[in-house]
Amino acid sequence: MSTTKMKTSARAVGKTRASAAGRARSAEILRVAAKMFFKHGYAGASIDAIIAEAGGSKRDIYGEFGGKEGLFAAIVRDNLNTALGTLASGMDESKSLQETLFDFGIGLAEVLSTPTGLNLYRIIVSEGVRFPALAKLFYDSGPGLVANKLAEVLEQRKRAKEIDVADCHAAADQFVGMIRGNLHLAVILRIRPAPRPDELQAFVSKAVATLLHGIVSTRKA
Amino acid sequence: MSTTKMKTSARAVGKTRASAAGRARSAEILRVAAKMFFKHGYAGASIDAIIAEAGGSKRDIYGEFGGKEGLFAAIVRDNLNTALGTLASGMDESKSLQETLFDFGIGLAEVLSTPTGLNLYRIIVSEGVRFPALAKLFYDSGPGLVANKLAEVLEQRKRAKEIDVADCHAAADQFVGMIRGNLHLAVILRIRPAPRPDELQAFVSKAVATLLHGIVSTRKA
DNA sequence: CCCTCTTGGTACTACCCCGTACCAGTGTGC
DNA sequence: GCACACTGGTACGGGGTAGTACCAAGAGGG
Repeated sequence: MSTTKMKTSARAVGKTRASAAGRARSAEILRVAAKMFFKHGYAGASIDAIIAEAGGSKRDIYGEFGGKEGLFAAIVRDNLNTALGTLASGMDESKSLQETLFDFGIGLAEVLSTPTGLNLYRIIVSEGVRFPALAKLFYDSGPGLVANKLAEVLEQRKRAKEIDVADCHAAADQFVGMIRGNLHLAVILRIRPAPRPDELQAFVSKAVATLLHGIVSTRKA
Repeated sequence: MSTTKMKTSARAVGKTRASAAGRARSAEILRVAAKMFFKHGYAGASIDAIIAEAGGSKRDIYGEFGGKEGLFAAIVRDNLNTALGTLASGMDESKSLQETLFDFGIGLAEVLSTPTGLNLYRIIVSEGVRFPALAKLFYDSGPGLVANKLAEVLEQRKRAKEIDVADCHAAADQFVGMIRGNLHLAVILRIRPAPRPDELQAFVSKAVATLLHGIVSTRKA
């Protein structure tokens, strides 16, 4: 792509915006609409209220996103990308398994504690049934992908005889489940505030210890 | 108050129902309303639609439950009680720790896989922010209580030197998290069907193994 | 200077919903 | 046979929403 512009014919269809002002407007709509959808839910959010706060006209929404459903889908995809972006840091082969798990768990727990992560989880659980494609996208590129990546790491360590477990994928799911446990649920339900960094580190550290050694044997190293 | 009856003047206020037909009507309203709320969400469920299917008049709802919010609260409490009822089976002291954990995990996983459990979880995550009292009730008598009971069991076993872990409550949360992990999320999102009994048993069995011995050491017993 | 295209803003249509009020039919105690 | 409370059903008022249509103002090229 020499230029960032799309085909000019696309404008005739009214699907995309070309002008800089149009792109800025779209971004503002996405920002305000996300706030509304996350705060009031899909049914409770109102197109009129979104436009009243974001400025512009309803045509900006219906031309760019096709309607309320399209706007909702765009918001889910957008926030999913921002959440996954902060999680993208790769695996370091040189680190010990304990360190690797700790870093992995911290990254996951941080994303889950983010306002974006919390809101996304809430809205997907709420509306996933009515938007199966979005639910699958969320799962496959979120919790499912994370577990798959962790399972690969565990497989490597298993081949290196560092660990001895039959089902690495189950173990990965177990670790993800420990991180997204009652603490996460309590934060989701606003029963307690999001954990401080030191709380998070202690929490993840305990999860790593249990995953590695369990609660029966005395810690070895 | 010598008898268990409430003041007869209560009927004048229109708060309670006395007749058998009234109680049957209330039960039917609860049943249909639960279906509607679970299917369409709080905002999407309509009082008119509920009455159209349950029969009777809107006055039956406004007299008995006070309004839409009261009806919703009644439904959450009702379904929470049914879900907890199936979970109430007590701890058996004579069983081994492994057996105890397995039974515990199976009970929890079964409740979570129930339509009632799935719907309740979904609706509480959706609407918990708007109904803080219900969210707290759900957490305290559901996931929170379960974790507390399990933590007590672990404390006993710790005093008996069966296990060696610093934070029993964290370990209980970890186990609950493993049970309510990606599998549960996938079922919630309708990405996969509820697990069959044999799948559930294998799943819980692996979680018990990891909790007890971790993935590093070779299984000992 | 004029014309056209874009865009912000508003009006409108056709619904839907909560909560209350009213009306007609029914069964029961007397 | 009768008065009465109860109940099912319907109508209404006030408000709100999604989506479409329309209008007026401004920008920019010729």
